[in-house]
Amino acid sequence: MENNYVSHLSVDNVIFGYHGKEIRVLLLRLRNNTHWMLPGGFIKNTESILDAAKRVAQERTGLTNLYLEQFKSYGNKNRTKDSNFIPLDNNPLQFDNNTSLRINESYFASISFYTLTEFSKVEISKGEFDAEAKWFSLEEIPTLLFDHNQILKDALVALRLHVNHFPIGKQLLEEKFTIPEIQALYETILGKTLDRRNFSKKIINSGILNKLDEIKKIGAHRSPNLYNFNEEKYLEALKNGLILFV
Amino acid sequence: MENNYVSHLSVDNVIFGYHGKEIRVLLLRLRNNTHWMLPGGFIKNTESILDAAKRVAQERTGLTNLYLEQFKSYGNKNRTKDSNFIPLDNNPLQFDNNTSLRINESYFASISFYTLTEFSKVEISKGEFDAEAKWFSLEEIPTLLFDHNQILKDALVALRLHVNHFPIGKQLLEEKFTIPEIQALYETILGKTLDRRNFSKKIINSGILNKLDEIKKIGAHRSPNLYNFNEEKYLEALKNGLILFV
DNA sequence: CAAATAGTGTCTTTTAGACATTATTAA
DNA sequence: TTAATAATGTCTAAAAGACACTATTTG
Repeated sequence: MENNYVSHLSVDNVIFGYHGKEIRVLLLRLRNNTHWMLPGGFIKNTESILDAAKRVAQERTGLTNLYLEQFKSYGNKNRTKDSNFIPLDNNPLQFDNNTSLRINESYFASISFYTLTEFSKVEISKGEFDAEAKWFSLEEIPTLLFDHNQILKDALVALRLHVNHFPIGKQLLEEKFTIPEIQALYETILGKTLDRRNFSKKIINSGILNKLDEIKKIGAHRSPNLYNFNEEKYLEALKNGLILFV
Repeated sequence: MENNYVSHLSVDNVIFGYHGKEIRVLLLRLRNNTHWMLPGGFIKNTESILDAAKRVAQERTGLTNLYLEQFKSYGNKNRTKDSNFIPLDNNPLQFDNNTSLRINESYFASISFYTLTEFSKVEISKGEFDAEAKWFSLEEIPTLLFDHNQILKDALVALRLHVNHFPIGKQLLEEKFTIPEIQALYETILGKTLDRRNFSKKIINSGILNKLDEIKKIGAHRSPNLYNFNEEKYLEALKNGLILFV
């Protein structure tokens, strides 16, 4: 065993955050660097790829309990060569004593994951070697290091494809939520508006919601009814698929 | 550069073959081994992952021009430990002079691809270290080495998901084909029968076919009309998706 | 009562799905 | 003429999509 990490291999996480009617992406800026990047890291040779992705998310962003979904791997000779990348003197990517600045290895493959979380409810905490961690809206994504812009683009496609096939919301909405709230979630992710009446019909007919005997006070407006997810139906839809919007 | 191949990393190809009304998978048996495996190999540190997958397919099966689709990566400490695997004395997986029996490395990640081809029209030729290369029907898949049964299972799910979203046939049918032929293709891949009349309507309404002024002689039966793909519409459907069957 | 938002029903169009008869070919 | 296969149209049910009015809340 040469060291504790698997060489030539990393995981990168595209962490999408949802709140209000906005979707954002969590990016990091390494110390001394002007350019931003996806939170990524190496794989220990004792853990699975998925475990590595979870650990890396935790170490670099503080986020836990993410439902990471693998979508693609990237690899070619020069993908981690980038003149904008400024390595730190003291090996910023050194995660243990046996590991040197791995990113200078001649070949680097990244196994990439995406996830979707509620960004106002989670507290991000930058990792040891990061100068900054920040949520960016999709419109303000800067030029990222390496091929991370491409990875992010592919992740968004994968996310939207996923939403067309499976229910979402459990990790994104409050325990109890209103129909307008879950509609806003779908609209935000899909990037388009949906008819209120038709949305209602569909989501209610799908059976994944329980109508509660409660309303939510929203100020000087009619109070909307509260719903929660029908656990059983929701899990079933996760397994077998649920097509709400084509 | 330590050697010509990227350590800890391999590609595995799930090569589905279609012919008649059957779908098969191309498996290899390494010399001295009783168990079968997916055709896989290592990545040169000068090539992209996709290029590696193509080259590996060519070297180990003789197949070229495959449209390989990446679907998942697999990695954890013990995935290439398998008591059924019998390494050859003379390093069967040694692809060049600088590479040793890489599969004994402590950690191995596989980036997996699937493809679909016409198995009666392609000639397979086993690689240097393989005792046998053979098409297996899905019902007769034996216990494979490592986690290859799982990879194969996931590949089939990915393939069927793909077929639900995009047109297929260009690499699988003759240049000119009949409606019953393309229907058999869809039925085989989806693993279910489809109503002839409804299939006709859908595929023709989709616009991806050109009706030719020719028929195909099929013996003592009514001769079916021939069609080919409308290049433009087919490409557009590849880009934007085409949902024929949910 | 004004302003904001929630809730809901109907109509039309489109799509999906079930289903049976006629046409062609060659032995 | 028979056996095999191709081609095709109609009806019904379900789903998608467009669309507008009423209800509630608080200032």
